[in-house]
Amino acid sequence: MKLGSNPSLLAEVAPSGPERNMRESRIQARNRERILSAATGIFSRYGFRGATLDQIAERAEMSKPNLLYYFSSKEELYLAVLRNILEIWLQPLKELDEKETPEHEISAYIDQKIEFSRLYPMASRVFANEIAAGAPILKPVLDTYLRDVVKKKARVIRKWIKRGEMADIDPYHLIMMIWAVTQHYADFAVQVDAVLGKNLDEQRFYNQTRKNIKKIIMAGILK
Amino acid sequence: MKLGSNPSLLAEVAPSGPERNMRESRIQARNRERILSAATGIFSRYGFRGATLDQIAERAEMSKPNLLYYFSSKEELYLAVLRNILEIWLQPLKELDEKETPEHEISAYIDQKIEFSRLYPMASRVFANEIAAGAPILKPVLDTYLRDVVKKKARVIRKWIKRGEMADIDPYHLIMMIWAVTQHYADFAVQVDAVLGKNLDEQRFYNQTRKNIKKIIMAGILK
DNA sequence: ATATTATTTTATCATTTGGTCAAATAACGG
DNA sequence: CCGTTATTTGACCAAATGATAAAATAATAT
Repeated sequence: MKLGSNPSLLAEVAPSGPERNMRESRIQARNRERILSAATGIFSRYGFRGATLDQIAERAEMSKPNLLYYFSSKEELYLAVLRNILEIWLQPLKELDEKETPEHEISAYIDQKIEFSRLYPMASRVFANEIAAGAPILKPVLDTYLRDVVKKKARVIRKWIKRGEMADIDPYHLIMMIWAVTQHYADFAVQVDAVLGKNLDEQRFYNQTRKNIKKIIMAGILK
Repeated sequence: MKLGSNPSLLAEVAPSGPERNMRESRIQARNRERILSAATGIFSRYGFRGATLDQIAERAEMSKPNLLYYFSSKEELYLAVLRNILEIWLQPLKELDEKETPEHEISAYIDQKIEFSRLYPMASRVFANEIAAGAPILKPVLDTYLRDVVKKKARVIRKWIKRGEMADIDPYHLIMMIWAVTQHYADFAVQVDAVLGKNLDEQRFYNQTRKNIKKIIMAGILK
């Protein structure tokens, strides 16, 4: 699933943009994309309140009024940025399949989560920032949608445990541990880099990280 | 070690406050404490740029100029808040002792880290926020001090591995995994709460969390 | 009590910031 | 090419924000 293109949550929360009668023109698509990308970068560093439209406009290489022509307020822009993130953030979890082995499924899940951190570190930090700020926008979605998805998948994990295919671990804590660890490499990239002098952009480090995370977690959960 | 009182890092970066000739008066101590506490709360939600002095002053129940009487700029206040955090954040790691068993030491380390998340969730988020913003203030300290402490402790872990007392895991990734997981419960408290309806303030949940984290990690690293 | 020093508050300022407007410029369909 | 619609911009605004100054109030020491 690619960042930037999904129907998804929050659809009701806010409309998408300058409701054109017809579909998006080439120029529009290009500019909206540029703005969203710039906005993700700025929001990821400064959060919603700390980010300024001037900064975003400059990064998108256009004037502020022009930016506001595409997204009619800072909040709408923030929503547009947020809209994509939760869904692709959550997608891999939805794929946990009880018919496969926990080994295979959890390993694949870790792979996908860390891949997300590598591909979209800024999106990851926007998400983290929104949560740290008390999730003013996402709260309703977390309380319902996220909650339900996790509950469903916790059931899958419990099934594996009952079948004796893995150790008796609280499914929720397992899921959150995986979130925590994989997210860490995006959100704390600067710290990781300071300590190790490396980041996920480097193939070698990426693979080593992936392996080590899996090594520890898999050893901890398998029988 | 208590939050709010240490000599520590960043000492050079900025002076402490209205350099009085004598020591802090009662009134001063009380107000500085109130301000720091309020500031930690606001910074933790909105980051440095997103926080406003008006908000902080209101939360500290005093006028903005009065606040500025104690901390002469927003940046100085931020520094004062940050000053305490890194040291107490890092302290537990320093205590890893190669003469003890990895079992005991790593278990104790996890305990202390999660205790920190429980006691100082806001401080934890200020720290996370600073890192996510690219660590504009802490970067120099991370690059030197943090790096060195971790390097030293990685050596301890490697010694345990060589002695055959634990599994062959990359020490750095192990340390970061513990950081990630324990930090998660502070930084993503809202998300955890949405999914589980619980937070670390609840004794039962706190203990259950502690146990599960340790269960997974310890199983993953012991031979 | 009084002089001195600390603390607090009431204006007030210069910038920054989110957002509007109207005019200018570019695309585009015919 | 021309009229029409989209896109872009410069000028501007009101509110918010970090910070200052000066005056007022409280502590404190002698």
